Amino acid sequence: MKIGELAARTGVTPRLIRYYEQQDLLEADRAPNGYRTYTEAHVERVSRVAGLVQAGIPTRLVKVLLDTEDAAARDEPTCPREVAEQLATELVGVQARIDCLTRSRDSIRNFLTATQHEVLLREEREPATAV
Amino acid sequence: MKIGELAARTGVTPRLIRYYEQQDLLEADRAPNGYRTYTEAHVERVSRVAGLVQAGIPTRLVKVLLDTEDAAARDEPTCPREVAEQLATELVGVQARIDCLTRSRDSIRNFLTATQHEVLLREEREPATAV
DNA sequence: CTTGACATTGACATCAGTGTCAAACTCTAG
DNA sequence: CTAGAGTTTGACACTGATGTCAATGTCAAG
Repeated sequence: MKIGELAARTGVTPRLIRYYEQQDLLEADRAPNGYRTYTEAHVERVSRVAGLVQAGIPTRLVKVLLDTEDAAARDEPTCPREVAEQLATELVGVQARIDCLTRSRDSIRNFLTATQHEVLLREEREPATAV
Repeated sequence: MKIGELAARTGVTPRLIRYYEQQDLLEADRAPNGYRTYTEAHVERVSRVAGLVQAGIPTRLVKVLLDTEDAAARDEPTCPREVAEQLATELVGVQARIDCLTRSRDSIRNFLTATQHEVLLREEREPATAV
């Protein structure tokens, strides 16, 4: 598929897809005419990248994270102690973010519940309730 | 306490503390000499703000989130349907971030485990292992 | 009183993430 | 062949979060 379709399916603008590629977070084959071509796998990849970036992970780190996943997926035990330590450090940061966000999430939930708006909480699971 | 001490205790630079105040995420009393003065409560507050901002929540939203918590803490049922809906929407976004980060966290953990570096995972719980 | 550490405000600078626009190319449909 | 939609690269611009610097004020210690 071409970039337009990928954009449509991921909700990420073509502009950003190219940007992510430029940041080495993505690779794309080229059709003979020069157009970027993508596979199904890219849909997942792009969503993932966008999600992490949105979650405040700088692209530099996103790369490390995804590279880690890729390596794991390919069963590569390529992991010098040094890299492992860096990952462990990142892990702490990621966990801190999760904790912080989790607290906020719970606050919102509690608040909504306390103000008799539990109804709205259903939208969490069922995305499209006639928006 | 003054801004320098607050900065030291939260690990957030004075520059940013002032910035957050400017963004209405913080309030500070002023000493007769004009210096900002803070209480213990501010330590928590600043850490929280910094954490959320770091987690990719724009300051504008951080304000909404913390205001919500404050309102809840003071038992104010000030919650017009409209606001509740906005919160519910934010909730979805926050949850998405949590999910995305959680996946990355698990990936890192699994990878470290798979490469015999479980040892490093302890650092998650015991922060200071002689850094 | 002087010095040095810390505060204040405000301006300027930087970096990352995005939007937007332009000029040129490709392809499909009519 | 032509028109229109989608693509390419590249440039410029903006916003948000931060760093840094400058000029000035406050205060505690010597």
